[in-house]
Amino acid sequence: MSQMQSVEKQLRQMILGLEIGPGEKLTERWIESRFGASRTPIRAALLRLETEGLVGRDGRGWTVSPINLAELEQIAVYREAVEVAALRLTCGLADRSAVDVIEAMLDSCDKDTPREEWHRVGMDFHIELARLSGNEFLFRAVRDAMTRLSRARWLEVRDEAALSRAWAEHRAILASARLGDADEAARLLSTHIVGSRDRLVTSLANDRRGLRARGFAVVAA
Amino acid sequence: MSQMQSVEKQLRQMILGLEIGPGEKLTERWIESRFGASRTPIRAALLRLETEGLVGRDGRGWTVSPINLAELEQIAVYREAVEVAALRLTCGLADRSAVDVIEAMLDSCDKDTPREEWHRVGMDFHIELARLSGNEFLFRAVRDAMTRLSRARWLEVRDEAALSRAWAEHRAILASARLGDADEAARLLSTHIVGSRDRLVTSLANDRRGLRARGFAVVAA
DNA sequence: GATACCAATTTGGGATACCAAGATGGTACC
DNA sequence: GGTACCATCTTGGTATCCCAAATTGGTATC
Repeated sequence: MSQMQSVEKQLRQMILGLEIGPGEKLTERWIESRFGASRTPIRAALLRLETEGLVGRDGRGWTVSPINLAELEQIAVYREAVEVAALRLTCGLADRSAVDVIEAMLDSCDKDTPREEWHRVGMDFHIELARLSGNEFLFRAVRDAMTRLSRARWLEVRDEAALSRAWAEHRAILASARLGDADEAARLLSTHIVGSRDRLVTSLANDRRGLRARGFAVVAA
Repeated sequence: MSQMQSVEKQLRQMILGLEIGPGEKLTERWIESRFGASRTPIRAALLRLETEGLVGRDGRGWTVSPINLAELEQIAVYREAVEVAALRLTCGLADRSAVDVIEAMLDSCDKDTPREEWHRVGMDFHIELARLSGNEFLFRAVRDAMTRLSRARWLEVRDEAALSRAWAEHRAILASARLGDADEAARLLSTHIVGSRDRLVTSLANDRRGLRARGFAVVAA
């Protein structure tokens, strides 16, 4: 693996894992000393992460993108459009047996499963569901949107009830998809995404003060 | 403007303008001598263009992305999802007077207008329409999709009748949007996109031999 | 104590040198 | 003539150096 890929991967992991907080300043020199790579691959990695929306330009200089509540709302609308489109395509497929693989992903989480795993599977559900459509652009759109949502979802305060509710909604979506009932599956998915968005934004807005205290930039617009 | 932006802009223009043909190999050294910039900004520009899908990696080395018929079909499905979503948002706005600005864009083309201008306005119609939704992600999705379609649309053989038909469809979409009739506007837009896709892919598939003879890589999958 | 100003440092943008791996082309041998 | 092999060149990957601009910190002045 090239240095660029290595730096990109590690930096993305640190940002998504909140080891580097939203809103934090980054300098190429700091990354250089931190990862032991020279600035050339570092700059390449930053350019890639910029297109993912994980880092941004702050005048001259780099900043880890803050959590942006308005952006989260917009992403939800975007997700709804592309995920529903992908799901409708999947419902129209002759062979929809691949939904069983996704169902198995959901099954792999139980009460002993660590929170990180729930978080990952919760995102992969949507990503893999989109992949089934066979449309590369819809798939990438969903994957990129989930990447942008990742940190916010991790910061969301979620109780056991909220998680089991989400899982129930996931299963209901798969059930309709398995039957090829596109309208019902689309309706359930839309409801799920809108509900998730409302809970997410509400949760973050409530915790905004606490999150800022932890050094995490959370902006309203 | 930084060297990187300058190189990126010029390179994009050359690729979209088919001065560098689809499928052509690019070397960083050639670009270096061609634009008089060093490899550092050139690499940055290539990385950006890669995310736009205009250039790609060919093992070790860079290639101008070929025209990919299967990809064009997938983009049309993607476009339909995001453009319809954006249009529905716009129809729900209280103030939809901005559609008049787009109508004026259409009006600016007449029989004396050069083909380049028709091409540009035909794309900007969709991009600006998406911008009206106010959703940054839907807007960017449409803009990026149109960028990827740009070269193929330019190569498409279009007669006067096809253009006036497209313009009529554009006007009909705007008329429904102005009335706030989301369902009708969405239906018209879907039909327009699907029809455009069919004509585009058919045209390119028919001309594939000729295009290849001009050095343009056109791949089926 | 506030402020205007200057020097030193830091930072990203760019240029260049070097390297390893792959492509190329020629040559010797069959 | 064909093929296997080796020297050479090319190319992207990386490290490093230089530069201009911006930030910073201190200081002199009011």
